[in-house]
Amino acid sequence: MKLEQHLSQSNFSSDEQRLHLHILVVARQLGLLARRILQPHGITPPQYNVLRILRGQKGHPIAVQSLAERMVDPSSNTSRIIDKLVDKGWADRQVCPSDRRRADVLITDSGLTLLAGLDEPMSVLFQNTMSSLDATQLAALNDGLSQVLDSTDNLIEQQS
Amino acid sequence: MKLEQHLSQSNFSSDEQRLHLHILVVARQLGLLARRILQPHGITPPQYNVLRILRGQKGHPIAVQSLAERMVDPSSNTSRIIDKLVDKGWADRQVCPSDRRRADVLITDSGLTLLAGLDEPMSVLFQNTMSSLDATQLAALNDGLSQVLDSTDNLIEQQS
DNA sequence: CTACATTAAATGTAGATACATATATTTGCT
DNA sequence: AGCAAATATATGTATCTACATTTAATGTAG
Repeated sequence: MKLEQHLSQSNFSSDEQRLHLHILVVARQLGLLARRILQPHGITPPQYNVLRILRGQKGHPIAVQSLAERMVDPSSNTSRIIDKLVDKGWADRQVCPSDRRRADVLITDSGLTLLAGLDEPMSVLFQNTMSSLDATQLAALNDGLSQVLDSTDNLIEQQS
Repeated sequence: MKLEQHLSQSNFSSDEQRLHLHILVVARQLGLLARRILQPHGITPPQYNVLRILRGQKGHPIAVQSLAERMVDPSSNTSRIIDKLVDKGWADRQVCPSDRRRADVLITDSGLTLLAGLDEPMSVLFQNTMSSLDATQLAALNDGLSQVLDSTDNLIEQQS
């Protein structure tokens, strides 16, 4: 189904606007599909995102702030997301000895087990959603979005 | 700044995963920039989305359900979004005479005035964020995302 | 060493979202 | 006509998000 049918709109004012909407609509669909995979396991996409970062630390603790910087959605609620992970036994949090303002966060074995079971379905999701694109298209999309990311970074920085 | 720097991650398991993340991160940035434009006017992105659909009706009333179908984010709370628009005088809602279950929604003059003032900054945003892309790239991105949209539609339909 | 600024994290709060349920109206079947 | 099913919207509720404020610990200047 094309973007035009999705939004029941026959034309857009520019290709730029069309791309803008394409990105938003596709992102929403990808999020929906990810949620459906994660939900039965009792984990939300931001929580999954944090757990994956923790696993990437390979045993090294990480501060809340560094976690926030690496998240897809660096909302200011990283503390509360960690609360949930700790409640469910997927992560451990303890005061950092060298700087007692900071909290060191680590993934637990239970969290690693959870992720191990999610790796395949999530990777299948990536493959399925992108299956119609050949290698050239994949590269072109990644390159183009990388340029857009640069532009948005400039605009965001410029304003703050 | 590249995706890798955004997420402080040096490599991804596949180009498909990289594209997935690219889409999510860029969508988040575009949403952030749009919110910054809209916020001073007291309107949120979903509210703006609804107002634009209402304007597109050119005076014809539209039912809540049809509105929901045309939104970028067709959440089940269209009623409450309309509440906000009505509260602020940007939209009118009245019971449809031919089917009293339905609610006819219309944009008000005040809503049209608001949109008129937002058209330019929003269109400038589209242009600015996409300025580094040439016409060929724009077309390639729109085509590629259209294919991804098809795939996600199939996956979503297949599950429900 | 004390006072003030800075930093890290947590918390308060209003508003928004997802999901389920309720209410009211219409449709279709007998 | 009468009654169950379907439909359109609204509401309840828990959770989540954005933004501001608070609390606690560290850094720094005098």
